[in-house]
Amino acid sequence: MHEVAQALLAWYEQTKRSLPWRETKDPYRIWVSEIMLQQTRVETVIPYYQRFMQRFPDLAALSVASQDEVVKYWEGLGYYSRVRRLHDAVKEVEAEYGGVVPNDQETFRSLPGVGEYTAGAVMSIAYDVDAIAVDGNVLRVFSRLFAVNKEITSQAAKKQIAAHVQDVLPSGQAGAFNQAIMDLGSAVCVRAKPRCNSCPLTAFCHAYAQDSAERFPVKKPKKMIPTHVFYVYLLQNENKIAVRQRPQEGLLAGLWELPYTSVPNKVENDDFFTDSDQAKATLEAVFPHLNVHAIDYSGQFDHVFSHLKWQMHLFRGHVSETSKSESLQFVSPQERNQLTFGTIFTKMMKRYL
DNA sequence: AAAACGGGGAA
DNA sequence: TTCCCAGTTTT
Repeated sequence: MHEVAQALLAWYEQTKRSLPWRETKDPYRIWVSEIMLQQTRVETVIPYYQRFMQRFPDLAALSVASQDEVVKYWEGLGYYSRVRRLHDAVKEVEAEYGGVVPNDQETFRSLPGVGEYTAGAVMSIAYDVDAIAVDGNVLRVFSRLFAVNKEITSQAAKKQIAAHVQDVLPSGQAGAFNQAIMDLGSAVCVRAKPRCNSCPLTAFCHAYAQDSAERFPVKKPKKMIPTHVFYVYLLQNENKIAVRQRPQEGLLAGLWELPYTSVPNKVENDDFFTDSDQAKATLEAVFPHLNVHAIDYSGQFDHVFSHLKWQMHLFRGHVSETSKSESLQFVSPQERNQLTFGTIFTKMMKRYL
């Protein structure tokens, strides 16, 4: 066994965290955990994972559930395409593989939402397949271990690191090895101020030898993201509020939202955003079937995505309908609770309803 | 190779 | 504020 693997596994044996998905060898449960953990922190995932497993304890239970309900159990986790693909993939396993998660890397990799990383992780952890699983943690740890100077998102860097991981991987213990690197990356070999004094790998670490762990991984400068400004409306009619469903494609696909309208890019001053007359005029233009009694400015809500920013100015008011609309519908509190909203809208409703 | 895709916790 | 996290898919 490679000396790095030996040191890592010894450290892992002593310090490994107890996590819900480490209590099982069930490929389904490990698979779900890996999907939830994509771009999401362990601490955030745990409560979602518990609830999800309580409701969908096995692959069969998830495969027969409605997509709406499955997405509801994902509300607030983000990256909703993850759960739709997982749902599709699980149904495919039921139909094509008799409900048994394939134990072959290539076959499993072909399922929706299963990329190179997830395939390696699930196969190694659930079935002890000798597969590497290179995620953000592994990239960081190994970029330091071998002082990789290439820009970390480049294909060349990933290829080089994958080769190193493959070289170090202990046969028969890939699952423990892969999880050990993740634990090391999240607890010791962290992005800023890595705790090298408590690292089991300093003897082998090229970055540590140069006292330059924080220089790795090498990243390129980031670019600005655009800001979109909107008026949002919390409109009440009797005890109901106006909501609408987003398109099935694109950002927050298929989720529900409060109606909102675009604010022109060029405005003279910030007061424009809080101007009830402007907002009311825009509302009546976009929804001519609404009789708007009055609306009041109720504050600014910002939401940052990875690639764009929303600046939303909320207006609350009472309206009545002169006719039905296709795009807009009024729902009771009970109906509203069944729907899945993006987090920014949930925050608005939580504050004012 | 770059962009799209959510949300939140840490520094 | 900024960063980026147990990534995948599409462009």
